[in-house]
Amino acid sequence: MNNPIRVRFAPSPTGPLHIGGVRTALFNYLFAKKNGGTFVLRIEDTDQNRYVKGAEDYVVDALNWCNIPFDEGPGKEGGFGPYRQSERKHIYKKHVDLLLENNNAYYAFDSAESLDKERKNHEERGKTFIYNWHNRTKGRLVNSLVLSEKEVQDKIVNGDDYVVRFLAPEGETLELSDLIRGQIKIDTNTLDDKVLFKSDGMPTYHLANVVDDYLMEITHVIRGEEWLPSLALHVLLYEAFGWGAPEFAHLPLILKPTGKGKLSKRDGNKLGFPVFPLRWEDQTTGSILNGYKEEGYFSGAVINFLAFLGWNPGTEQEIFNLEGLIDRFDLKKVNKAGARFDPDKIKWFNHHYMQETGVEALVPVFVNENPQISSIDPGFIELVIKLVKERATFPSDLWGLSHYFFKAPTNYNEGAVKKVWKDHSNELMVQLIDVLSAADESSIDTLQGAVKDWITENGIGFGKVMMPLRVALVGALEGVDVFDIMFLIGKTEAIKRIQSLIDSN
RNA sequence: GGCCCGUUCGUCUAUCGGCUAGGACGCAUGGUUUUCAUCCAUGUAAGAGGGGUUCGAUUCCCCUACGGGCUACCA
Repeated sequence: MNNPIRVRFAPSPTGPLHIGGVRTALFNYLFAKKNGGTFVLRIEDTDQNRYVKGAEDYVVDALNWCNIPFDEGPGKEGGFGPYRQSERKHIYKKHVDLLLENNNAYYAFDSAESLDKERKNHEERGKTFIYNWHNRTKGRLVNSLVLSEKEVQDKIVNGDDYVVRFLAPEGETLELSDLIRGQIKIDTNTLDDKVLFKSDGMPTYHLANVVDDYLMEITHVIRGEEWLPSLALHVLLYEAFGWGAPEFAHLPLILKPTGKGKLSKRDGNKLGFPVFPLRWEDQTTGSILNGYKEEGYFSGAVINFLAFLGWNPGTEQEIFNLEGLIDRFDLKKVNKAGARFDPDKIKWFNHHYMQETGVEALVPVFVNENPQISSIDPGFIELVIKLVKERATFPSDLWGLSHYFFKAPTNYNEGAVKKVWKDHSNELMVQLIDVLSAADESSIDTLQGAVKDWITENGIGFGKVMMPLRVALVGALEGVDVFDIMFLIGKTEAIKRIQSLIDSN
């Protein structure tokens, strides 16, 4: 029997989790659940400068809203904690020392400024500065590979800033393997000696990531494609520690709907669709960004849509709930190419999920969004929603589709009146009021029968009656079936509305 | 610039060498709705280009082009 599957989602709390992050979390979750494994949340907060308050809570809230909660993580101890990297500093220190002892890493004393200067210098000559075998011992750089042991010790004792860099091997060809991309060959001479340990005593992502994945017994690292370039480094680190590496799977990126590049946090407001799952209030600017939740999306629709960005089940079925996704999910079916985000498609999914949502569940949402109807009989509201629901993509569409059930039109669509109000209309509407007054409104059929009989018996023509009647009831040429409207609001209210239209013409 | 990954309708994608290249979104048209929307039907539209390999390439290989990512003491 193999080791139990363990995967992790490891966001950095530098702001609200965006939709690409949710997709990464989702694929991890699906893979874990599919294989009876454990889904771990780890907070990668090694960069103190970029730490944003509330971002960690946001991740947790977002995962919960999406119904893809983590099994283990901050606040859910599973024997592998702590789950915040800031609380694991001592662990990383210990491991860097190990690398230093084995000569897999070395101290570097170059200041950020001197390196910057070096980079600019190279750039001016059309070259790229890479801190590696090219130059690490050539004299311009200050590190423990060129300094004597005493000089190094003196500097450290003296309190000089230093970082620890990985000593990338020379002249090797690495054969990396990725579950989605297959074999990848890398020449180690193109690698640079990445900083593993920063001068502030914190590890960089690369070190912390590898150490934690190992200690947390992560079996599969499923992450975004932006990490593919550092895969070589990570594999080398596992080797340097003498550890077996986990399996890797690099997910294709989510691209902007139009234009160039990957979807970014700033695209949301600019392009008119949310890029966040939940509302986020920026503490420094005070600006508020709505998420999918606030915009009226169902989490099932968001998840369903996201699952199909870079993956498909190989059949023509597109509608899947979470269970269905878990059942069908397979990393082998994940695509390699980046996928453009399509706001129209996610709306289509939402329309579908809207239809699957029961009317009873929609009533409280509807009332909540429209306090002016809070005193109206829920039974009536339910009947209204039942009639208009199929036209709605979002719960918030409901009011625009049904307002005429709750209040008489206060003005009439000009074009509609022009199209519908003819010379004979006044007389017909007056007659219609008489017909309605005498009509039996105990059922929709009797009400409808009364009007239809009158029309056919007098050879009037349906359009001449129904069109102005609709304008009277709704205020425009739209809405559900005319008799459905009349029956629900009652003939007395209908007569009042017809009279109002007569009076205005 | 360097390194890496990728490339099928406008978009998301199916195709594990045999294709009249399938589905979905979008769009268009028609039907239903005596309105609008929904819904239904139909249509629209694709293998980046060039070389190989093969009886046969969308599928395998190479080159070019294009797209994307990375290139920080950020993750």
